[in-house]
Amino acid sequence: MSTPPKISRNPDRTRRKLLQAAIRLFSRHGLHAVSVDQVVGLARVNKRMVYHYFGSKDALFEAALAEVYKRIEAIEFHAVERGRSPREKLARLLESYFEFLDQEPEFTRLLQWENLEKGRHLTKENHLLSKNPFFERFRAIVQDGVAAGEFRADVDVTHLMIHFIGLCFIYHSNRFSLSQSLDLDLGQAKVKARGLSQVLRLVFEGIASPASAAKLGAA
Amino acid sequence: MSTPPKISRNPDRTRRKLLQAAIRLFSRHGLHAVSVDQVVGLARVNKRMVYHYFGSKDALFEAALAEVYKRIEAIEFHAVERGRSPREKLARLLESYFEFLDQEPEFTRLLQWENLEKGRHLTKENHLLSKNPFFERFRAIVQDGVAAGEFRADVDVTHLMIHFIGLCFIYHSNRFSLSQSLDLDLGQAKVKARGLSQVLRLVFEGIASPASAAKLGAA
DNA sequence: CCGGGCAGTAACCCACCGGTTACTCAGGCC
DNA sequence: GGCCTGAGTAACCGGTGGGTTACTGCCCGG
Repeated sequence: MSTPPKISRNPDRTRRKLLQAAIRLFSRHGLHAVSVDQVVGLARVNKRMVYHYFGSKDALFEAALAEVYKRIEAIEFHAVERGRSPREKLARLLESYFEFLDQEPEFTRLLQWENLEKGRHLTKENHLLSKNPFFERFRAIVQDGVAAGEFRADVDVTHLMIHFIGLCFIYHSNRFSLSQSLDLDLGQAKVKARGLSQVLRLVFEGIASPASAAKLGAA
Repeated sequence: MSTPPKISRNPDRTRRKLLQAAIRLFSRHGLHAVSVDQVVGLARVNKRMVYHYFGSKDALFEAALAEVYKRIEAIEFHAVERGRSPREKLARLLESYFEFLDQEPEFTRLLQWENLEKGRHLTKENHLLSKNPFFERFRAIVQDGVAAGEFRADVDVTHLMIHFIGLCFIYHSNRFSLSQSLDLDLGQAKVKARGLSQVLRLVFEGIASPASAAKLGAA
């Protein structure tokens, strides 16, 4: 074996365990509600190692954020390519993103904590600016759709992207207050499913070109 | 004078000062990043008073949340009634809400902290479930619009409300990560203004009935 | 086979945490 | 005018916070 199987000295493993514990705890409770002692307790690693590998609690949070952010790149967009038109492709892409947020609460929540901290940990040159496959596919598909006459020529792709992200995030970001105010549990699978279908409906009716809208209206 | 102007003993004033300081600090930094000492320091009040008036740090947070939540009720919706059609009224209402979020960051942020804490402080019987004028006007106007044939008969009012709130919130909740990823400062007034106009566009095209859509398309 | 750098440990630092004690005193009521 | 309740104060509590010190010993290059 290239790497020894059982070890008392294993830098990679220790680093990974710290990162994993940090992601879990910080995403659930936020940076300030979690102590370094709790992180190392969960990771079963000596406290000193946090400072050895990361330097500070803040830097550990930053590393955790960068780590979950990479998960976007792992979304499998192969279903998207099966769409036979820009409209179908966009629908698949949006479904993938909605699903992603739902299945990766560590990403969703960590990103929200970070935004509430005004992006303190992402202002530096970390990976968030690097090419995001979702953004790139989104832009390309919408442009194709406009070229094909399916979408309005005057759609603002950037704001449309923001809006779509907003339509997905709201089910998580304001889940508890909305659930209480509307007396409808947004955590239920069927509520989320209906939410997604209504989002798609709104978006597609909202950006359809007059010509394709007439077709949809007739159907 | 009914109330003496300078005082060493003034329950209302002390309570209000604590609440005000709590709202300011908790909305900016979150519950766990703010100490009771910081709150009483800003309020210039003795620490013991927090426990005298509220009982605990958590209860103080809860009171702060309830306080800002009441601000929704203070939104002036008079502009809404000037709309000459459901469509125009809805546009005014949406504008008011978007403005409200923008001008009341203490509300917006406190609500987000609370949702990340899974609604711990709003599960109890506080005012959040009580009638919310925005929700009520929204529902009524959409129903009028459907009856008047301006909006599709099959719009889901509840999800539409969620979606609209999501479209507004995203400009605040993910402001920093989106600004960095898109290389576009979402804090700028003109970006927000364009965002709002695009939101309205998306929503109205998205819920227009085929008949009224044809009219809009022709315009 | 041995020397040095790096992974890992235990114990410690002290400022500050949320919360409490024990107290003073202001002022409305009879 | 005395008294009782509640507003207000200062000092204090044990525990825990992020971060550090001083150390051990593994393992790889020579």
